[in-house]
Amino acid sequence: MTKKTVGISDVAREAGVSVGTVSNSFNRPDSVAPETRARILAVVERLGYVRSESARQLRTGTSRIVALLVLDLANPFFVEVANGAERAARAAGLGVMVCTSAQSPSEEAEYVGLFTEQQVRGVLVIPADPTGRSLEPLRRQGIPYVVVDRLVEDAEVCSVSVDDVAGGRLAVEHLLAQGHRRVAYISGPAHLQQIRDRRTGALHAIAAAGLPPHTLHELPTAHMTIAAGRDAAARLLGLADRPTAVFCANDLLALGLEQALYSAGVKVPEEVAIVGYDDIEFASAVAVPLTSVRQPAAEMGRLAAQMLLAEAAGDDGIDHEHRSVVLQPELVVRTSSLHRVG
Amino acid sequence: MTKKTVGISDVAREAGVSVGTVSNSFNRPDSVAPETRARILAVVERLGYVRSESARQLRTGTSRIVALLVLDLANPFFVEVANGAERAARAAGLGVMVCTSAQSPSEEAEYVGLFTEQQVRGVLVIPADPTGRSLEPLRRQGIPYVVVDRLVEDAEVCSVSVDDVAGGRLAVEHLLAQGHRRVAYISGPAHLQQIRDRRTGALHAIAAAGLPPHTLHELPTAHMTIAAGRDAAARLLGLADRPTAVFCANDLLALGLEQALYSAGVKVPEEVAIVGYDDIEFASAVAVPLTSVRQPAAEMGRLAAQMLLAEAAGDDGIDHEHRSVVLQPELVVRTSSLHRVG
DNA sequence: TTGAAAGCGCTAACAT
DNA sequence: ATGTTAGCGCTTTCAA
Repeated sequence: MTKKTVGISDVAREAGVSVGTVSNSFNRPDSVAPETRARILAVVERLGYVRSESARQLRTGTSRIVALLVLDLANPFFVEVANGAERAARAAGLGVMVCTSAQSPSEEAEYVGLFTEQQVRGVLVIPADPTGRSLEPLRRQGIPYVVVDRLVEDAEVCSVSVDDVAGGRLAVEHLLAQGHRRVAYISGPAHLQQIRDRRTGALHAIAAAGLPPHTLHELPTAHMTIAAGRDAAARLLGLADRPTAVFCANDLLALGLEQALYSAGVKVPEEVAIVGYDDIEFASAVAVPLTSVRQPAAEMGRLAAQMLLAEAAGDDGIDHEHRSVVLQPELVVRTSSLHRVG
Repeated sequence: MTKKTVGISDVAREAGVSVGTVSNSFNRPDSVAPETRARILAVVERLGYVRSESARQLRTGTSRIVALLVLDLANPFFVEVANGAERAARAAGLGVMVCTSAQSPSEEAEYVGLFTEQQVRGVLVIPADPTGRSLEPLRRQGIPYVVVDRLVEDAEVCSVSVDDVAGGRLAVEHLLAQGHRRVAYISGPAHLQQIRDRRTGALHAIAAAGLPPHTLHELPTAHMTIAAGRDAAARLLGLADRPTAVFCANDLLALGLEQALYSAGVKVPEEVAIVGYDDIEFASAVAVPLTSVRQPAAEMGRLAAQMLLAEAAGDDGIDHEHRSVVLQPELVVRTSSLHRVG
């Protein structure tokens, strides 16, 4: 237990070769004679030798892990993004470090500090800081990063996002097609681009239908959680000219809303129709399954990881062309919005 | 951009001191004169110097990150465990690497290999491999680890778990107290200790009530997911002497069950009462909120992290006494089981 | 195909 | 309080 850790030189000595040969047998197997290699591997096995990643990294200057910084693992949407990214990274032989910023710019900055010290191979980040300032250190250190779930026009950065304007339009178009003429938008923090874009999309749909903007009644929330959805339900029910349909900025809100309406004896979709956003698994697992705007979350994670790896592969990031990929959302219609009105 | 990375010697030169002093100003601030330190820090700032963690680690032999290997982030229960662990580790200034084994022993083994190469400070693991063999390399490398959510009798390892026998008993006691005399147990893979323990607890409750063992009718599932819960519902409804109450091995199953029953027009809790397990947030967010056995998930993660850090602190793990902490579950009664029968 | 040797950037022991 | 210096374990020329 207290035995000194076995290093490459121990293996070399036992196998009767030089350390360089041992190293080669790992990193350039072709350049070492098969029987030599076999002998070395046997010794490795016998001694239980494990490469020191820190030594390799110090020598080569780059680590074998990529970091993924998400806002909140409590939202299954981000879990799905993480899964997609993790699979892609592991397929490339890299480890993934999943971290949570809890939507806090300071936490984000702290993690970015950690990542630079670790000299991670790259970072996938769903930004918590709208200014993007907390990502500066990455650029300074030359650590490639890809922004996920947010469109970045900046030509210096790759990003993968989903067209939220289209998503908002899809949701409200559907509601209007069902005959609704008063639609609530249970939104979230206004500083989130996603929230603004979805509203924009909603308004587009309304304009396209020749309806006035005030057809949409926004009910902002601070947190986009189930609890916030319940709160919003109370506000909705207190409204004078109560909307007959609700577009929620995510499924957590929608789930909270649906539950509160049920408790209040308000029928979904007969009295109030609901459309959520993200299409998390739980959205389809409730008594009245939720219509939702599906985002290709896993695909987004996968793509982001691939773009990151491509960028990291280019030495010094030279000749790398930054791209912004925008994926399209899709409306998944279920019971919660299936009721014609008017 | 292509500028050579700035190292500690650059800082030393610019500040007109030696590298040792720069190092000290970071690691033993008290041993360097305040004004010297200030000057150094200014240079650090100006040059944008970032410590190389790999160099530190190579020198000191230990990294500043702990790994957390869970079965599946898609289950909010594990997310909660992860959150508790992450908070505790970060409070101690350590980074956390969250990874998913997808219940696969081979994935688990692969990650363990990664962790040994990284020489992480320690590992928190919810084991996927019931034999525990895939954790062997950790022991060989002297990397401390704590087993989470599974009781390990082995005196060589710390573990934090929840008393599943008590949980099963709690659930079924409650159901029996409501008057139920035919109870189904929608379980999971029999190789999971948790599944067996919860059944044992259920049978204890039944025996204590003076009822025969066949009062409990087990419906096994392969995956413990929402979809599996729906499937189980179909089997339940096909049963000759249909149980009036169901104990589910987790909330995902319970949610799927409840939805399928609703679709089939079977009233919960009037016709079938349901008790779930884990008390994930979604359990309380459905129309008919789920009674569930609450596990102190975050607490488990927090405790495990603390035990890990304690073990890692003891040099060479010498004089460290391994402990197995068993936490107690708690029944949270909600609507899904609130109906007296018989 | 293999060996010898020079560092990668840092910490810590020791010297001043 | 500060400077000097020897490695940590590995990869990678360069020679043989």
